[in-house]
Amino acid sequence: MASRAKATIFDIAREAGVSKSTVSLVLQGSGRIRPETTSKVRKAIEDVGYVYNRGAANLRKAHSNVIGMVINDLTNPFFAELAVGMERVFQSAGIVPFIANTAENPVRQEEVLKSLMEQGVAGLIVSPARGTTPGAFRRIETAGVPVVFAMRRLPESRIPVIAPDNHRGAYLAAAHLIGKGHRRLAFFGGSSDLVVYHERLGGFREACETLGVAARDILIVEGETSRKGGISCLETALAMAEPPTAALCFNDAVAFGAMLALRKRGLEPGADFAVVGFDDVVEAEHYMPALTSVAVDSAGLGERAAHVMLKMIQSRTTRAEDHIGAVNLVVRESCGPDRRTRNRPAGSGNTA
Amino acid sequence: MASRAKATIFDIAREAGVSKSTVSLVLQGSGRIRPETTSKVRKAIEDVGYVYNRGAANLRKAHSNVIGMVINDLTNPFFAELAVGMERVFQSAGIVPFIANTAENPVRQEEVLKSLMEQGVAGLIVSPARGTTPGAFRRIETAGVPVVFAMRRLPESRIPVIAPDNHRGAYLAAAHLIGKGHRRLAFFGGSSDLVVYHERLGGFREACETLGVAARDILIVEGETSRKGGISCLETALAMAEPPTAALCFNDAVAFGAMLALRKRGLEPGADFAVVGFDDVVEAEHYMPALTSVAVDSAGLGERAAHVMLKMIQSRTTRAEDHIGAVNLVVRESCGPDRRTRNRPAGSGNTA
DNA sequence: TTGATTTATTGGAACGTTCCATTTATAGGC
DNA sequence: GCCTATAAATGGAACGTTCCAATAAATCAA
Repeated sequence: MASRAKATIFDIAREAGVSKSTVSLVLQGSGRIRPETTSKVRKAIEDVGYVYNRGAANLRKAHSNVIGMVINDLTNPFFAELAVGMERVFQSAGIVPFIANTAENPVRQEEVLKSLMEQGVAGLIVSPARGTTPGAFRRIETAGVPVVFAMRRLPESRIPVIAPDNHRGAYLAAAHLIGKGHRRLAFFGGSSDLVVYHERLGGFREACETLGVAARDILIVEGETSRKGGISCLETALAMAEPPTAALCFNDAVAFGAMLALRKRGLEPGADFAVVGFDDVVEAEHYMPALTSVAVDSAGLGERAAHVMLKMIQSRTTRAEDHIGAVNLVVRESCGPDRRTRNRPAGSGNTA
Repeated sequence: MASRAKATIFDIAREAGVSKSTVSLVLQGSGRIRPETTSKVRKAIEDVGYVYNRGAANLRKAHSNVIGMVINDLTNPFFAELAVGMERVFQSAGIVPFIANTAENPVRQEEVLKSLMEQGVAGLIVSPARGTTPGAFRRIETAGVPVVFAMRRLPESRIPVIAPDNHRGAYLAAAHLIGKGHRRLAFFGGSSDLVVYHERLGGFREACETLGVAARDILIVEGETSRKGGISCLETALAMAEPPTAALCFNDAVAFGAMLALRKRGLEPGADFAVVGFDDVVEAEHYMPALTSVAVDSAGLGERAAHVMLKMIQSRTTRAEDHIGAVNLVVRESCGPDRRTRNRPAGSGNTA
């Protein structure tokens, strides 16, 4: 069915009547080979159906051209965008990145990382899974393989990070809500084992503080970072004695969930309860009502991460500067003004 | 910064006071090694920070444990699901699949395939990019590397295919619309260079024919398989003299686009114009109105594809049976009955 | 022509593993 | 104790490439 054994450069050499070294040179595009010899070899390569054995080559060369991309949740379009951005720049550098999914599972991540290392990757771009232990990258660091974190970071790690300005994004979003007259605010979704969570929550808190929303008028509801999580966050919030009138959600998925739950209760997102998302996935624009969200340009961050990686490989270093990407609030229809502040006396304990 | 040179089994051997062969045996989990020797070696492995060089190993073993997964559009959650399904089964087989994205670009696909082959993959699961030339997989076939197509197929290729029953899915969907009283039907989106397109369109046509919708009451609008495509399809359709009252869309993205365009015109999807999607992505359920769609169980198909691949590798064959996955129509809210058939005399040319 | 230069080509030794054929150690039977 | 059978450990060759040093061929200056 298939050709007996895999063809090697020796087979090509025999076919073309040259030495293996010459074939190797042709394969590497060395200019020192006579054009006619080159084409003779090229033809032989075609004829024998040769496929280059990069494993064997790397044995000598000691630096491969493969880069691993480890992503915690491929089904989240947000991360898929990140991957696409990276691919764009690697492609133009003649590198094929291999993507692997960890499904937010640290054990799986360990396997994936190990496998990638064994494959001899030149570098690793990682969006670490939730619950990644601090030591998970020690081996890789001591092996001298450059790593950059994308979107997420690990607490106290020296690995460079490419991420959006979560603090500022959350600040902008919360300020927007407060500007619309809301005085009882909630933060929905996410959990405290994620550094991002603290960053976003921090921005939210800072906005509340500087813009005069008292700490006791803030409701924090942790939850899954999915639609389901958003639904249950909203349920919890509305069950309170004095429920919030607006929520900043950890990400868009949570926001969609919250809006869904509002509808189920006969409330209109935007008019009856303001919702802001985070990430600004494509879907946000097309939702009903269109979701106000913090845009982070994930594809751009992906590109950035790829560039940083390329530079690290080139200068054979394992260190690089962090890069915090700009964010901006995209205002759409999901957050109108607080109704209640108009219809009834300001809630007890409200300041302004 | 990092340890000088990469550690090899020789370093481990020296450290543990055994021979390289013994180390190799331990690495492969051979039972013929005395337990205490094993643990001595294990310790040395830890100490020197060894990382296994799979490339070198494959040089001798001649069959790797890596499988490539080539996907045409990672940003489509549908394909991401497929990937996730595959990963599930490969994981339990101790295999780490590498995913690569072709972004629907045949040239890129060529590069990706080449790179994967050079890496010495044991097998390839591919959802071919649109416009893939028939010869694109010849090299791979002659190299004897097993390939299976997932979701999409190439015209006249002997490569096994794992795909949903597109014909039946489209038939069911069209029949549903006709059952609701619609007599002027459209098929939105997709283009004829995709085999899937013909399958779905075929099912649609067959339903129309057997259930009494005349060919002249059918409108086919080709278009991009995205929201944008859906929007323009709807525009075209409503610009007709006698516009359709319902549409089966090539996929859910197109359906979302169509619904969006309806809203923009002040029409209510479902009530004023019926829309059915295809693929049943998670989003379909949460849309407003919830989208009636043909569920194809992409994760399940991914699992199936992975199993077939595993079996092919195991039995060192390059052939396998096709597998057509069951589909079912999930009825939600996006297609009410045809209003017009009630409010005005049956349109000219309508049969029943 | 001849020797010096440059340009093309080549053989051999590595790279880090596996696997086979041996050797060495351990245990068993008498 | 000795011989045999089994278990444990080992050295060497191979896998397909690259790279260096060396050779062979072509070009040039005199």
